[in-house]
Amino acid sequence: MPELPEVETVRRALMPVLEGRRIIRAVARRPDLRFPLPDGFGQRLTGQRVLAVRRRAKFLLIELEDGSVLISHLGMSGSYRIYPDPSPSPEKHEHIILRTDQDTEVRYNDPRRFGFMDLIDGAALDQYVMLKNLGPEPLGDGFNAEILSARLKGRQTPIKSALLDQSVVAGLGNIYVSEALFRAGISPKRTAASVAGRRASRLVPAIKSILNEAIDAGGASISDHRQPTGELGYFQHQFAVYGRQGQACPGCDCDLARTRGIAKITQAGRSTFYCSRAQR
DNA sequence: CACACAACCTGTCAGC
DNA sequence: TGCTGACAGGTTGTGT
Repeated sequence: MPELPEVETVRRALMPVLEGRRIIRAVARRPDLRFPLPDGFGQRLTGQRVLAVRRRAKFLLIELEDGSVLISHLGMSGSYRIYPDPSPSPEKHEHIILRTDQDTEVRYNDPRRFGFMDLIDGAALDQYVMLKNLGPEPLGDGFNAEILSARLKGRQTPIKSALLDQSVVAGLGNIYVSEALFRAGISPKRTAASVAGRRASRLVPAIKSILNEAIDAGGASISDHRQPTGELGYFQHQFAVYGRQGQACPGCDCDLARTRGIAKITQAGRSTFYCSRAQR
């Protein structure tokens, strides 16, 4: 689930629960996620007031009153749940529990443990290894056709792979790359270099609109993923190509008896979905 | 430098 | 019903 729209949905759900609140107890129920948790993780969080819940690309940044920042990445299977008091006993994969001074619990659940958390000095945030090479925020003013073109120029990798590269643009994942390329009418097989220029000016608004619509829908709930409030995200119902191999793409007059409809291919080890007729 | 691929770990689902 | 293998939203590290 967690690409930019899903992380943004999480941020918006956590904001009213955490901002301005004090963490009265923080517990790590295991010593590691993808990486070991920092020393004294629970103690360093306990007693601190949360100043803000921010997002950079797919990273949640929870700013604390002592100037440190809790960095949280959801990996493939991470999710947050909010429990009002009294909260039930923790489930198997609820690894991190934050209890606030309103007796609300915020729990991080991550079966695969590809996600991670870290606690660092806010002054060092820009140099943090996982953040320092990120490209522009796709929804920011700094992301436009000129910027994207410059980053695609000369690259022979397929545009699909280039858009997954977080140093090109930060926040897209496997689902929204396929969706954005479909909306822009661009083949995922095309080289990144060949998209620089005119095609990039079609791609940028496609990326922005897809992401905005997904955020408005509360993200996409793939399989068992939910918003922290427990609600399902609805954007999955609006996928044009992702997971729809063999079907006709929206607005396409393909005769499925004669064509194979939406194709599923593998690029750089990841699934790509596209329509060879609507995308060139 | 640019790119492809394996690895990290667990759950789910299709097929037998 | 149970087993096996393939596959899944991401990112890093290694090898070519």
